[in-house]
Amino acid sequence: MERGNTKQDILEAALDLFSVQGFEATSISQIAGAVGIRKASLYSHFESKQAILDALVQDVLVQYGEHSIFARTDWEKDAEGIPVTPDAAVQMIQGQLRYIIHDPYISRARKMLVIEQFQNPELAKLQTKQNYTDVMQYFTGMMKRLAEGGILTEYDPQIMAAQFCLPISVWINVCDREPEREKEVMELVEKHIRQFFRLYQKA
Amino acid sequence: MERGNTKQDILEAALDLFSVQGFEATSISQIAGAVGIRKASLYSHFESKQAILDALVQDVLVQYGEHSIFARTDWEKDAEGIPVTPDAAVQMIQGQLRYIIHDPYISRARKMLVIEQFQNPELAKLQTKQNYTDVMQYFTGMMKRLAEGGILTEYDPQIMAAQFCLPISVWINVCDREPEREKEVMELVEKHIRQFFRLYQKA
DNA sequence: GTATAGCTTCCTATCGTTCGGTTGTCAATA
DNA sequence: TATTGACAACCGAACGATAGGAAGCTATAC
Repeated sequence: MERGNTKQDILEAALDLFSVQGFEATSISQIAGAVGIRKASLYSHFESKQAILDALVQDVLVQYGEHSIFARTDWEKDAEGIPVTPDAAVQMIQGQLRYIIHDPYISRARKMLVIEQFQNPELAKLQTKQNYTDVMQYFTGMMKRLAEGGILTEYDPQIMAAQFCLPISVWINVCDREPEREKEVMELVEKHIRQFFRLYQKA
Repeated sequence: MERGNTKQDILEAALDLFSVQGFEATSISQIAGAVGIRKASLYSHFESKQAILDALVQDVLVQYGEHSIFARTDWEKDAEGIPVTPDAAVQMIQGQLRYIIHDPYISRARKMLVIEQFQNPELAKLQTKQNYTDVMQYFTGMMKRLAEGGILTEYDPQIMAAQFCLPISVWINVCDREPEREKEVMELVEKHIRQFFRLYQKA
């Protein structure tokens, strides 16, 4: 037989299915089928269906903490990473956007959280943290530094961050639902960033 | 016995359950139980579980078309409705927000669409139309008029609309997940609108 | 030779759905 | 006015299918 990564395969298959159908609508036979084993064999690796979801959520949490720039970046220490021109900002955001939209793990995890967010207060908090709180913190820090550096005018940095990143957040959702709109969205993102810089530029 | 609105009761109970658990996770016994009848009696009113969802989606569509200001308002004809001062804008948006967040029908319909959006391309389109396209159109029109009227500086009105309404859109989702954050969100909305007007105000 | 990870088989609960039958209401008929 | 029949709403019981899961067997690998 020679497997050895079956447990990981199960998690990947489960994420794949949960992110489209949701947890309840997905059967363990389906998951087992996707992995290539019988459903009873699944119980060699997980003690229940719920345990698969729990492991998945745990995994999302760990992966997120380790890899998301929003959870990691500290602008105080990484000042030279800040985009100080509109061109740099467009490049940086569009790059991150393409990654966030297309990375199979990130995009599936995001969709799963969207579907399951009302099931469980814990999932709701996680969803808010990943897609709102941390992102807002990240960009609030960036806006603060841009204002301190004299690049942008000093307004409330939290509101600046909201106006900068929350439209992009909605556009990600649009792409998740209708991938064919990605090009249109990317153009809007560019226009948005340039207009944002022009607006907040020091007079 | 004296009923007569059972069909409507079923739709309401179904929306109530679908908006939290989703379609697949909700059983017809549950729906019947919430209405106060046996599950077999449900089939006197709907021929299948799917038919309940279909009727619900149809109902959402109709209700939306009839009552949503985003689907109805034409700024060309209703020019005096436009908020021309920050105070008026704050008042208008906060009022609409409170309504959209708390109306039991609207909020449940919104949550159901969020949960089911990846199941069905039709639902995805409906979700995008209601919560993105129509809203953007509404505010793009408003921005155009505000620029024509000399209230705001002439920038790309579509981008202005995005920067104005899409953050609010995200804040609605935050309130859906964590209702206790409503007050915080309302304050952010006010700050956001005032800052937006200050920024785009004609110099 | 003991784990490990797969298998087959089987269990029970519940799913959506159908069926046959029992009410209560109401309009038409006698 | 009294009787009838159609009809809609509801019910209990049961359907086949499938769900999540348990038990025990087998083959491979260290």
